This record gives sequence, C-alpha cells and structure tokens, in this order.
Amino acid sequence: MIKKQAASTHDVRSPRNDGAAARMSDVARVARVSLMTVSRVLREPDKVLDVTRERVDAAIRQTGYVHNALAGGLRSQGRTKVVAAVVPSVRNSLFAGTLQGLADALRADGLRLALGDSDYSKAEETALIRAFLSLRPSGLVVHDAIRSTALRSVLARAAIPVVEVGDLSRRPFDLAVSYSNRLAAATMTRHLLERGYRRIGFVSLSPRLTRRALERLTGFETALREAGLEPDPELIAEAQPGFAEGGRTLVELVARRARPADAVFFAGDVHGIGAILEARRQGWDVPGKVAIAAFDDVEIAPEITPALTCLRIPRYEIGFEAGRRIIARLHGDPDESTRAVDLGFRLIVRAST
Amino acid sequence: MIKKQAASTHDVRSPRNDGAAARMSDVARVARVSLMTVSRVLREPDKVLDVTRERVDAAIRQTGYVHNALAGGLRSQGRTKVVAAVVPSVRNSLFAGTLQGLADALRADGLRLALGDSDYSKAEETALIRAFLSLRPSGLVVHDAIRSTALRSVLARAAIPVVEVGDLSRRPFDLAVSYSNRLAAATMTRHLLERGYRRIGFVSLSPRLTRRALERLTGFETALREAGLEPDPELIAEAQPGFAEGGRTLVELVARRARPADAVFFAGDVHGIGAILEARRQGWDVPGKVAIAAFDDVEIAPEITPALTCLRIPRYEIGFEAGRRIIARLHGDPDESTRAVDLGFRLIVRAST
DNA sequence: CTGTTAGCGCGTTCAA
DNA sequence: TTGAACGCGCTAACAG
Repeated sequence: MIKKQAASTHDVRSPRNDGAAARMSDVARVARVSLMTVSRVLREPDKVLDVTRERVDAAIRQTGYVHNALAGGLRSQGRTKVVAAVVPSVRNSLFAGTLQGLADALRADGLRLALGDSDYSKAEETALIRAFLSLRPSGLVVHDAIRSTALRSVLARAAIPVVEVGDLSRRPFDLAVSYSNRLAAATMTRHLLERGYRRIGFVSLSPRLTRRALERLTGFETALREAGLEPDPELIAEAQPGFAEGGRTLVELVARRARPADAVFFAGDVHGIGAILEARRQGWDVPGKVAIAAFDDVEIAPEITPALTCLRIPRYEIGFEAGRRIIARLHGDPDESTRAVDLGFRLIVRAST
Repeated sequence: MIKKQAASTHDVRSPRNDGAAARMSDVARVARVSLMTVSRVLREPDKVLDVTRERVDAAIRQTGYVHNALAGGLRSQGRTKVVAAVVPSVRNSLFAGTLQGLADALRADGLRLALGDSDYSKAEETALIRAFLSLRPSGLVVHDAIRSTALRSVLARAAIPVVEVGDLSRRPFDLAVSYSNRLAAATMTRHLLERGYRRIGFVSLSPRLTRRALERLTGFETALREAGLEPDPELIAEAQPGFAEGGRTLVELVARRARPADAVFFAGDVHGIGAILEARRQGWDVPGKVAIAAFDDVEIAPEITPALTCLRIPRYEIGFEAGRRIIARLHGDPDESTRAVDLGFRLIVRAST
C-alpha cells in the first residue's frame, strides 16, 4: 500500500514497517520541510505558502499520518475537540433525539461527541464523567443534574462548559437547556381535569431511579391540589421500563381498585403505548372507560388507535441548543447571561383523552 | 461549595485556588510522596503500601485531581481507555441495542465508549474515524464495513482492534461480529413462500444509503429464484425512514398495482409496524388480504394486532461480543482464529403472516 | 516498596 | 513565511 519510507535508519521496530504509526516528523521528512510547517498546515493552513502546503498534504496522505491529539493537546494545554455526554441509557430513544441534535450542532464546529451510558447508576455516572474529563474534552453534557459535591469541585476545576439537559433547574451548576418536568406534568394533569376526569392515575418510573420522575409526580400532585383534589396513593403506581409495564399498571389502576381510575397519566417511557394496546386487548373504551395520556410524543403515538394525547418535548432542539451554547462559550462569545434556557413543551391533544 | 483547602503553603498559583486543575505533582506534594508513587496508586495500586496509598487517595480527593490521559497516553505510547464507535444514526433504536451491549462489555474492563454519528454519510464517517483515531482509542467499532483504501491504510497503522458489526462480511477488515443480512432476508422470504404467498413485495431503505439494504434485497431475490419465481420490479419499493412510510408503501404495493402483492416484506426500519397500522386503517385483513413481515423485532412487534412476524437480530449480543473481542485482543489473548463471528438470527413467526 | 532520570510527539515562543 | 529549542504532565526503565 504505502511505500516503505527511506526510514530504515530510524525505524527498526518491526519487519513490517507499515505497522508503525507515522509521526509528524515522518511527514516533515517526506515533504522536506520542518516539523513546524507540518504542524501549521494542520492548524493554520492560511499561514503556509500554497506550494508548501500541497507538498505537506501529499506527504500526509502518503504516510497515512493521523494527528496525535494526545501530544498536541498536552502541549497546547488545550482541550481535545470532543464533547462528552452522559445519559442514563443509550437504549432509550428519548435521549437519542437529544444526542442527535447535539451531534449535529457540534459537527458544525468540528467537535465530536463522546457518549457514555451510566445505566441509571450514580456511581457509574461519576466514574464516567471522571474518565471523560481525563481526556480533556471541550465540554460536557449531562442528562441528570450535577449533585455530588465531589463532582462539582472537579468540574469547577475543569473549567469547561457543562450543560444539564434533563430538567430545568433554577440554579444549574453551569448551564441548563431543558424544559420543566414539573410544569409539563402539571399541564397534562390540568388538561385531564378540564376534560372532567377526577380519579386520575399516575404511573412513572421509580423516583429513586431518576429525579425527573419525582418532579413529574410533584407537578401532578400540585395540579390536583389546585383543583381541590387530594392525590390518592391508590392511584399512583411505579412501572419498570417497557411497553408491557404500561399495560400491567393500567389494569392495576382500572380493574384492581375499589374506586378505579377514570384517566391515567403515564409519565415515563413508552408506557402510554403499552396501555393503549392493553386497553384494546381488554376491550375497554378509550377514553370512554378510561382516558390515557403520556408524557412523551414517541413516533408511534399519533399512529395508534386511539391516537395518544401527550406532551411534546423538543428533544432534538434541546441537544442542538446545548451544543450551540457550548460552542459559543468556547469561542468566548459574550455570555448570554441566561444560564437556564427553557425550551418549553407542547400539549398535544389527541383522541385518547 | 468546597472549602478552600488548607493549602496555602504549597499552592500559590492564584488567588482563587480552585480555578486551576490539579496536577499529579500537586497530589504528590500534599501526600508527601514522590510523583511516581501517585502514578502507581492510580495504575497499579497493589504495588503500593496500604498506608501510602491511603495518604495518596486522600490527597487526590483533597486536590480534586483528575488524571490527564493526554500526558499519560503520550508517555506510555499507549492508548486511551476509550473505544470509539461509529454508527449511521444514534437516533435509530436498532443501533442503540448494540451500543448498549458494547458499553456493558467495555465497562467491565474499565473502557469507555466514544460514539460518533455519521448521519449516513461516508465522508463524515471517514472524518469521524480519523478524529477518533487522533485520540488514540483502544479499539474501534464500525457499523458499516471499512471500504476506502485510505481508511484501510490508516487503520492498519493504528494497530488497534477494529470490529465491523453491521453485516457479516466473509473477509472483514479485521474482525466482524454480526449476522448475515442476505441470509436473514432469504430466510424470511422462504417463510413467506412456504406459507403459500407468491406475489411478495419487498420494501427497504435505499440501497444507496446503506449496503445492508442491497444485501437484503439480494437475499430476497435469491430466495424467490430458488423457488422458481422471478422478482417483479413492480413489487420492490424504497421507503424513507419512519412509520408513515411503511403505510405508504404498503398501499402502493397492494392498492396501486395491477397485480397486487399478497405479502410484503419490510426489510428496513420500523416500516412493518407502520404497515400493520395502515392495514387496520384501510380495513384490510392481515394476513388474509396481505401478509406483513418485518426485518427487526422491535419492542412493539409482539404487542400490536396482528402481532408482527419478523427476524430477531441479536443486537445486544453483537455489541457485547464485539466488546469482548476487543478486550480479548487488548489482553493479548490467544487469537480466537475466527475473524468473522456469526451470531445468527431467529425467525419469529407471529400472526401477521 | 519507593524514588530518579529521561523523553513520549507535538505546539508555543522566539529568532531568522 | 519558515525553523530551532524547549517543555506540556506523565510513565518506562531502572536504581536504591
């Protein structure tokens, strides 16, 4: 593939010379310029004569040189062109939208995304963040809010933009780009109340797993109390992830309660879809016997019958704006003062309520 | 937040002590050991006396030290504890399962996942891989096969394990952990033929977008020809991503053809689900009027009515095994000789065919 | 078990 | 516009 360079003098590591990664000095030798010129071609091509640059570019191709961000970043005290992101689960398609927006925004500035999956574990999350910080990334995006003081102190020293995207904290660690889980849940609850439902059930993932579940529950309870209703613990259930759990909890709140729910708000995951499917299996009229509302506007929500009422969270936009903010900060743009950006949500009323 | 450490004696770099990232020498000074001892505590804790280690650990916590993988990796000529992965789209939940398996396998060995999204662009894919290589990762996982010779030569020099996971090539660049798209498509086609369907439609994403679509089409056509049938171009359609496209193409092949399809095999994305939903809207009997089969066993496939016949691809296992192979290679385990690992697939027959 | 010495590959700084 | 010298923060190799 690549000719054995006239390198026999300095490289005797292996009989297969191709095995060795080319260094900048190799490129310089082939292009017959100094190492510095190669470095400039890569970082500030404008400051190099066209002919020189072409010779260097050719040499880069010929040697298969790949820049060493370890050495470069070390010397420049700089950061690698990577933004780290930590989400609870890459498997959850809801996070995927945000990641896509983030990747798209970063790509425009030549930044890459490094993604970590904490598997809903705080310990793993901390380990991940530390591991990523050791790579000296240009920024960090976390889904969950930064809470532990150890992490706060480490991140403060890292001096990089940190964006929290999972919920809109009033006092973010650094930046937050999100929506209010509490307000969203309250809005959906008010919608159900306006529709005349009074025994409203609430199903979410365990608040121990994620604080967002707690925020949503709080929003739900607040809206009920505003309407003069006291939340009934009998109508509040926890579900594991997955469609099937939506169906299971629907049956629980509707068929296994002395005073059954007349509406159920599924605040997590894809439970709302599972509930619709289960209702059909049971032959229950939706929303006649029980109304069903969901938190997130998954792709299938408008397609099933009855179409599912839900909240639309601007997932992609959250990721994109998070990326934009990081880039702005890196460019030293005048601080846009607002540290917490609320991208809101929309109530999408469909046939299921 | 964090108390200003009692550090005034040793750290006078700045009035705001918290602002500067701690270096290993700072930790050493605080722990009153040499810098080497700190380094050992981090990498080979067993080789350090317990008391010493505890002093060092305390100092690490006190200083908020975060290891610098740039400097460490540079010196050790080693690789950072990161495995890079490049997929066409993080938004596609099918890739998410593989990523989860990969992350899980890597986590066991202290490796982290850096994820890139090529947005189905070959140019972007190459740029991403180069960018990741500049971070000197320990391994690389790519969904699409490595084709370009430039990339092949760069990767050869990088001398890291490279795993292709999107299809089972007979001659992978390095390693492949996957299943045969062609065989899977042929298997589903044979199933439809056995059921007695003769005018079988085929819908996939554009073969220009991904080579896998072409492999699946080939498998489909091969199985038809084995049965003595000639593929009818009228019954082969391309769809964009998304549920709705499944419905659109179903109508196209069933209602807009002189000789309509009696079965349709949706070889891409979530089209099969969209088709089932559309059939219900149209009031078509499935499989009476038209049978519907899909490639991938998405979570909702068994839940809708009629439940969807499909192929089950071991997505998670593919990611996990890819991670395992990378780790084995890094540990220098005896080469398991097989470079292409076929994890197969299963035909899941449900009510829709 | 702990410390000393040297240098990884590149970019900053300054000179030519 | 190009080049030479130094050192970023850490770890391999060795010595004690």
